[in-house]
Order: sequence, then C-alpha cells, then structure tokens
Amino acid sequence: MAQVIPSSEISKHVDEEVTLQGWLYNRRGSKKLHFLEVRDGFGIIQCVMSKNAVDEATFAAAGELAQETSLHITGTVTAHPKKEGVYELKATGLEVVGVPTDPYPITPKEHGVEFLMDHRHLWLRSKRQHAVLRVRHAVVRAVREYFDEHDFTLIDAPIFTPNAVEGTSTLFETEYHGQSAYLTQSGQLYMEAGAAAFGKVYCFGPTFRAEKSKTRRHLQEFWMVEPEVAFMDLDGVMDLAEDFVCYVVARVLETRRADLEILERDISALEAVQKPFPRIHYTDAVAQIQKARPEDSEAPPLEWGSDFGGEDETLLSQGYDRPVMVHRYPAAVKAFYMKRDPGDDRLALGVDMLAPEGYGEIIGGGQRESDLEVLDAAIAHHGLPPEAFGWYRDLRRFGTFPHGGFGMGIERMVAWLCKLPHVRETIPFPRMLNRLSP
RNA sequence: UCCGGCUUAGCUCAGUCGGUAGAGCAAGUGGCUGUUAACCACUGGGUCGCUGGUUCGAGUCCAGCAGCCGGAGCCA
Repeated sequence: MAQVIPSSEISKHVDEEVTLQGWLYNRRGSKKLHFLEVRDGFGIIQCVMSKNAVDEATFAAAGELAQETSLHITGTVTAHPKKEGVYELKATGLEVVGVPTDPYPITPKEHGVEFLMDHRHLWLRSKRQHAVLRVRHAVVRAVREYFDEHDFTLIDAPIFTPNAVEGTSTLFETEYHGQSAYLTQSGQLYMEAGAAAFGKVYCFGPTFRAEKSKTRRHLQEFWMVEPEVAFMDLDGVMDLAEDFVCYVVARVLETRRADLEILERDISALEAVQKPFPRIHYTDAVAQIQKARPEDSEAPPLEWGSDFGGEDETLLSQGYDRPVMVHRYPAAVKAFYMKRDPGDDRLALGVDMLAPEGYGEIIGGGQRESDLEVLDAAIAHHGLPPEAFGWYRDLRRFGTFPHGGFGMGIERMVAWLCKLPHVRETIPFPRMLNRLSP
C-alpha cells in the first residue's frame, strides 16, 4: 500500500502513487482493461486497471469483483483523458478486504420507494443520498453557526415531557417510572424560560408528532431548531427568520454546490433567496389565494378565518422567487400561547414562512402572550389543563416580558434546498406512519 | 379516519378480447484495450399479494382482506 488518501484530495496527488480504501461502486471492462468505480465515502474515483500493469492473478480478481466489495486499491493519479478537472487512478495493486456474501440488492438500475426504504441502511451509500445528507449536514452546521455567532445560548429542551400541551392525539406516550410521559412536540415553552434567563436562546433536537399523516411533508420524528428572544416583537421575529434563512441558504451554496449539482438542483433559484422577503398580511393572503384558485379547484372554499391547505400555500408562494412570510393569522386557528394583535383582536401575532416552489411552511413562529390573565383565559378557552402550566405561568408572574421566536423544520428546509419530492430522503433513517425500521 | 391508485422473476415493469408467463437490469458462462446506468451472445430464475367466487378455463372478471404509494385533515 502507498499513502492512503481520501478521494476528495486526489487532485493534490497527481503523478503520485496513492492508495484508496473503499468499496466497489460499479465495474465495467473488457478482457484487457477494467474500469473500477471506487467509493470511499468522500467521493467516487474511477480506477483503470490494464492487464499489462498488474500480475495475472490481480487482473483476474479485479474482473470478478462484486458490487460493494470493500478493498484497498493502489495506483498513480492521472488526469482523465476526456473529462476536464477529473482525476482517475491507473491501478497497480488491489487488495480485497471483504467479499459480499450475496449480490448487492441496490443495482445501478431503478428501484421503487418501498424497496429502497427497506434497504435504507444500504441506500445511504448511493450517490444521490450521499449528496442529500451532506446538504443536510451543511444546513445543520449553518444553523448552529448562525445562532452561535449572534450571541444565542444553546439551551437543550427535554425530550420527555410530563403533560399534553397541544392535545394528546399527536403525542407519543411512554411510561416513565409509573407515570405517563410524552415525547416532546416542541421545545418552545422551555425556550421561553431560557429567554428569561439568557436573553437569546435556541434549542435544536428531535421532535415527535404522532400525526396520522402520510404526505410528502411529514415525518413522525423530525429535527427542529427553535430560537427564542426576550424583548422581541413580531417584526423582530420576521427580521430574524429572514436573516437566518438567507444565511443558511448562502452557506449551503458556498459549501455544498457540488452536491446540489449531483442532485441537478437549479442553483439560480437558491441564489435568488435574498432579503427582503415579502411580508403578507393574512387578510391579503386570503384575497390573493382566492384570486389564484383555479375554477375547477376541488379544495373547500377558502374563507377569512380558516387556515391554508397545502395547495393554498403553493398558490400563494407561486408569484415569488423567494420565501414569503404570512403574518397575523386568525387567533382561532393558532396555538394558545400566541399574543393577540393589539390592532385587531381576532388576529394572533404569528408568522409562517412559506418556501418557494411549492415546499410550503418551513418556519412557524410569532410573538408570545406575556399577560398572565390573557394567557390564563387562552388556556381555558383551548380546554387545556391549567395544572400543566404551573411553571410556564411563572414566567409571567416573575417579571413578564415581551418575547418571541420560531421553529424551523430541518427536513423541510433540506427537501426544498435539494428540491426533493419527499422529506423521507432528508433524514438518514426516517420514521414514518408505517415505518419504524431500519 | 376518509378518498384515489398500485401489488406479476432478486429489482423495475409489460401482459391485448378470459385460452395456461414476457422484457430490461441483477446473477452465471463466454466475447471485447477508454468504458462511464458500457456493450454483444447464451444460461438459470415465477405460490401472478392473500382468501373466496363466476367460468370448461382466471395474471386478466367479481367480493372481502392485507401491504404499499399519493392526497385530505393536522402540522414543521
């Protein structure tokens, strides 16, 4: 073996003899020439083995390699004769590490969704999945960078929670030493406590929703980042969300352009994501959607006071090349903790950010109710158990303060950035309505 | 929970009017010195999702069930 290098650094070793360690991705060849595509986790390199460059046994062994055989391959780095900027390895040695016991199930041809999901642990090795998950990593890193660089303190929210806050139908219940507990649906209430202690906080972790949803936008387990800021009003929340999304998109474009190209993503659509984003009042949004609805639409008529469906969100965002923010929804369709609009009691100071290209809601947030009496009335109005909110009410009892924040779903963000048809490919091991494994 | 669609070889699919099972890929064998979802030839491979019904005869028609996919509601 020569010096082992990752395939991502091959351009720095032209004319040197190096070793790659990885797995056979694909093989083509003839009696006297083998083309071995070797995948090492960092990329894929074509290794060319001529019959006259190696001994007979090595050449024969290379011709029998099965897909996903693990191996060390040694050779001289050269420029690809036909492709500019692409390097390949003129193989001089091959060492097989692990021979597959059975044919690899994922072939270079097409497969169906169910088959691929059953083999998700192997599917991760494929080129496109590799690209998607590297974009996901870049999003996660950008999220942390943004908040860390803007004086936010990371406050981890608990995953076990004691009480049902937004109705038990969408909660996963579990046993907790003799009492029932639920997996968290949101860290927000805890972030409000954090904001009172640290001013600017965020949490980032898995979130669980037992929704009977099987659409392209839903997972049972997904990751959400939730910032919360003391003394921030609705306009401040929108400023923050806009600045944050621009930063994440820019960082992904900066660091993962090659992966977006593998996914054949239209990069100019992402480059258009610049401040300011349109801010549309709910009432105006309803009018725009009503106007944009095709006459043969099968959706129920949209009236002032109702929430938007997926189709409505797509119609609304269609006219824009960047995300739009819809603010001041009817309080009746929003959570109990949202502050009422002082200018119109029917409205809540909430905001949803809708991604372009039909990806729908990627951010939901707003200003929180800070008046104890109003909050108590809202808890009662929503039929929630007051005893569950003892500590939460304390935040209003001891130095109440205006504050707000939002939650962003990582998977929907990644699906949009990669322009994927479904969020299931944006998380390594998706948990869906009918899938708990692998 | 509701609405619609799908289920045939390891995988992706075709299968006409109801007449007894097909292709490509994968696997195996052989050929080919620049291939790149390589190509060419040959070989093996089937409980047509399950149960029941109609019929001389069902992959095909009917009913029930199951699984999957998409959508609605709900949400990030």
